[in-house]
Amino acid sequence: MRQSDLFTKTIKEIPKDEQSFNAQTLIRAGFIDKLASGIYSYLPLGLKVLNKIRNIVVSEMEDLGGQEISMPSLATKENWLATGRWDTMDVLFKLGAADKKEYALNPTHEEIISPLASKFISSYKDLPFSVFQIQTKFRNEKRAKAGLMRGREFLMKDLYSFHENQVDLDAFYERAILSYERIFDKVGLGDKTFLTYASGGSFSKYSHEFQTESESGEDIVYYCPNCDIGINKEIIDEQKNCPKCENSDLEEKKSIEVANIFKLGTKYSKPFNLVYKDREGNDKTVIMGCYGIGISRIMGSVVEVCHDDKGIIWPENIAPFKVHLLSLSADNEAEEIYKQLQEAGIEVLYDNRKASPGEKFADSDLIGCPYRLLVSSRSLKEGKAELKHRKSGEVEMIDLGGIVNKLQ
RNA sequence: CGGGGUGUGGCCCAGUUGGUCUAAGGCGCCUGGUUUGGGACCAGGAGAUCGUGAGUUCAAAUCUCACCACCCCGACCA
Repeated sequence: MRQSDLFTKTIKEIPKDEQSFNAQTLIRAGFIDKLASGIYSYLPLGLKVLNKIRNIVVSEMEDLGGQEISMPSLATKENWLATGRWDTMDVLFKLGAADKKEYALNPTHEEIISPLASKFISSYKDLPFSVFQIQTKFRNEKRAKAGLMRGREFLMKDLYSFHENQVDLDAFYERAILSYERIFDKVGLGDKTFLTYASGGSFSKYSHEFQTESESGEDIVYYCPNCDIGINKEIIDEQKNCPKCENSDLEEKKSIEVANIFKLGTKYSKPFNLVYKDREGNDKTVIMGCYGIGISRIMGSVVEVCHDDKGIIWPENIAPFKVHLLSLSADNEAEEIYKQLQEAGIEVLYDNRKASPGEKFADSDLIGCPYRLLVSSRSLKEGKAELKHRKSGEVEMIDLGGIVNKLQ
């Protein structure tokens, strides 16, 4: 994409109505725009990142056996009354409609998927199965905060699994954990993200979270370096040692909850009479699990974790573009390289603007593509272009003819 | 929801013991010119219900009251 065509521009000043690094930087670089507290637009660069995270998650969920669906954002009051959460869930957005009925904007989808699943589950032969969606959630937070980290509207992946019995759920749950670990590796948070024991609420003793270590996080986790797992502060009173190795020498870390998985048991299958006939012809209640990942929160977390004082350092898998091509008084040559890269299918943002070198460098660092390819009158004297790695700062000169090969 | 802070062109801000404020500056934007390896320079130009509404006053960005929005701390958080 030619940068001159890009709908957005970078801004030099830090927006004063944002305090968090992720929001300040994503707004400055033109990835997102704030409409109101906790409500953001995703602009071309931001949407590219979001979609890449989405695709990674979809691919892993499909490998896990999940089938993608899309459930409504609106729900009837009846769905939420059925579980009692119409009255108890205080983040539930409630609204009226022209038919005088009341509706909710779904903050999560157990109330939707459970009755939906009951339409297709009648026999043990229908189990197990799992479905997932990547969809906008609405939560009426009393206080939205920290940019993408806690919004009133945000993108989430939620997968729901359905099983005959606890053993089957447990096995699936373990596989889901492995899928999640692969997801965090792929989006570039693997080194900083660990499985964490957390409160299971009323369903089971513990649920699990994936926590990404960051000073900007809201959670406090006690981390076992031997096992690379953590214990959320909320349960440290009852679980003081590492659940795996019994180590009691745990490190306190601030971290961001990027995913949360639960063994729901029959909590939601019961109210919706989600049952199946077992081999003896008896009705049995379906056992459920649910598995959430904050897609937009991952985007914010990556910015919090992967940056320097000049801007974002996108992991290659989720960068808006692989290469940022800059031309300094070398427009003809840069144009030619741009076409070659395009034809080779290499994602490239081409800064063809009439701007000063300093401005182009600063914008390139801010936007944070993994590779900066610079063509200038200086580099052309040697018949080369300069390739700079955003993360390491390493610079290498490449023959003009070898650029595509190098970047493939 | 409790506490604290902030609100002035698209962005960052000065101005707030009421009075040539007919609102200054920087960024950005437009025109012309000079520049080109780390946010260049010169000249000209456009762009402002001073968050909103009442009120006090001869006079309000500035004082009073109410409300709204955003940020931060806390509470809350499937």
